[in-house]
Amino acid sequence: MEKINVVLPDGAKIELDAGSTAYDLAGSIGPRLQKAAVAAVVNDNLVDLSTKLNNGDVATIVVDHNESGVDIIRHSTAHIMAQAVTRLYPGTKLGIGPTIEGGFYYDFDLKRRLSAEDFSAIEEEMKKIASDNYPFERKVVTKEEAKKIFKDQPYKLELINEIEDETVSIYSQGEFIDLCRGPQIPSTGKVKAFKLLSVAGAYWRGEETRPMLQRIYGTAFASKEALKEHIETLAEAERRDHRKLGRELDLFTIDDEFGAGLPLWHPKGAILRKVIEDFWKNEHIKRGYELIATPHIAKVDLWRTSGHWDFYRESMFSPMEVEGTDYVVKPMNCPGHIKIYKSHTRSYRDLPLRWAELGTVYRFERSGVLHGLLRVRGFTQDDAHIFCTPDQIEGEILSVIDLMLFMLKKFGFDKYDVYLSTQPDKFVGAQENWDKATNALKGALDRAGLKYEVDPGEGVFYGPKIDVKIRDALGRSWQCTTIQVDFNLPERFDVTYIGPDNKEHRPIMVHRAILGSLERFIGVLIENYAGAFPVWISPEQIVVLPIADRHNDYAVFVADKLKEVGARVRVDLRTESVNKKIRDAQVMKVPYMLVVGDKEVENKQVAVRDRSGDRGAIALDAFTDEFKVAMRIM
RNA sequence: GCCACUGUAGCUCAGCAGGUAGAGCAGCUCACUCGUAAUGAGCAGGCCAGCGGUUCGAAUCCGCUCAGUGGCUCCA
Repeated sequence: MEKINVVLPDGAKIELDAGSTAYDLAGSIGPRLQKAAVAAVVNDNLVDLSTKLNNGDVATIVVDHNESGVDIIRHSTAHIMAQAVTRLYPGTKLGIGPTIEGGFYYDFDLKRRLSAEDFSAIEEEMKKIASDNYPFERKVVTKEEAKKIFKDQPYKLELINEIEDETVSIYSQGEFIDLCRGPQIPSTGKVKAFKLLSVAGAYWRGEETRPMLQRIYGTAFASKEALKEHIETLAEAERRDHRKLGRELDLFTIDDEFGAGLPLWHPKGAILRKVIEDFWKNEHIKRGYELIATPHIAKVDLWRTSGHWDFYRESMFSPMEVEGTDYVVKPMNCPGHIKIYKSHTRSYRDLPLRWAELGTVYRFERSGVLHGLLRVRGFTQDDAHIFCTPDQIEGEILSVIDLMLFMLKKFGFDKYDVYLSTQPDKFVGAQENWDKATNALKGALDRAGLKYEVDPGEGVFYGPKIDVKIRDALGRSWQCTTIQVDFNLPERFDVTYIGPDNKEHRPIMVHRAILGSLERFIGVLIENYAGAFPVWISPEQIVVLPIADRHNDYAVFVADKLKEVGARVRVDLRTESVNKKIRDAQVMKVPYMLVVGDKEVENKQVAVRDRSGDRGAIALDAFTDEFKVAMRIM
């Protein structure tokens, strides 16, 4: 029999019978590998295990427990779900069914309004399909053939028409056929652990003008254990929901009558803001920023000049008329900063100017997008604008990145995804400046040693930008930091500086927000820490708990002493049991409880209970010192 | 804005198929003065999101509005 040689990723060669498949290759390496195999990479192409190998091919087996293997399982599970839905509800029109981070979805167009109550029936059908163990069979057909196959599937026909190749691949399992690039797992029986999660509307192809389909989200894993773990993570995310914790910890409310998307900060939430604001302001001043302040409303003409009235109006609140002149609530802080810049003639010697403001802006967000603190209509940006020369951009960006890394680290975030968005098709400003700015952004990212992903053409019309999404304790990512170069506003407002040549030059403006907005950042912070903030951030840092009334005076004395070193401390003077007071402080996630009774009064001690539990009595002075150290973590 | 679902006391939720509202926690009062996650008893608290309709009668059925939830689109 004729033989072929296949090269493994480590360079080793394996001899196989001619006509062997990737599946055979896995088997020849070992039965366990063959069992875990879901697909293969042959000469850098991800393919089915049924793919026939040729002499000299470089092949890697993709197994079910690594990321790309799980992805393939999820993709196949999406197909199985589509098959189940089609069986249960004949006439269903199929949209698309891709994998996403953590799972998959499939879009359907059907008469029945799907609800979570339908999930068990769909899951049962899926289990049946899995146990019938249909092989996934790949076929390459011409587009004409495909159109015949999918003649009753208008969405598939649309996709086929847009495919540029002459042929398309289709996959079938049992009676079900779907248009698909592949690869797929060998057979439906490989799917062992899946769960349908939610159902939602989604526009066909994500376009508002197209029909709305019904999307079922689900997830799948290689093993039941991994699925269980993932479901635990989802439950943990629910427990950490900042909307729930915000209420429980008495931080903020969003009141129906007051207005949607307009959070009201309670005393504990407001002190949390103050801690962040103070830290933020101090750090900015240290780093050469100056603080400025601008009002919440301005004449509508200002926004005509800035261009927002033309391009951003749908996000702005309607104007209000004052003595015959229209004013609007600001959706951005930039024009105010520019006006301050223009209050003097500026010299090149003044640049760079770094002006920071915790500026509260209001944007009209469509009702359906509001979400707790993460998406609101009134929010405080930790904004700053840097006016500089083109040559200064790279250095300025670098210092912004440095500040960002510093601040995020202080707040406990050390994982982020960085995106560089480059020049879009429609843009303003000189090509030369775009190139210069884009290179400056790249240069700064490289010098900061940050890995980043380029989003080609995704920049704003007025300049390239860097976006940073932070990852929280559960691995979810949130857009916070944004650094945007702007060639547009300096032009529109005719912003200039006098250069060494005694001529007017156009400065470049950098918009940047590190935390993004206080609201969103606090929302993320709450979820990241599950409400159990580090000492320096905690709204209440210490609660003193007298055991009986006769200890009240000493408890107040302890609290006063701690206030002297800047502690946010409260005395629980209620006539409740110690257990009750401890429980209440614990529920509020207060980092330190100091229990004081006869012994402590006598010895000038406090019995410390922190998040690790009861630590016994120590001298008040010793605790004060410890507290000061804990505060220094910031 | 779009699709689906939801809206009962401050919070978490009962209230089945229409007959005029209930629990726990929180709050208040009283007693207890307590050593590391809820002391006990009592009291008070709701135009059942709002408006309109069907009905002898609506928290319950229908419509609209508002708000929330999960997504889509859009974004800090």
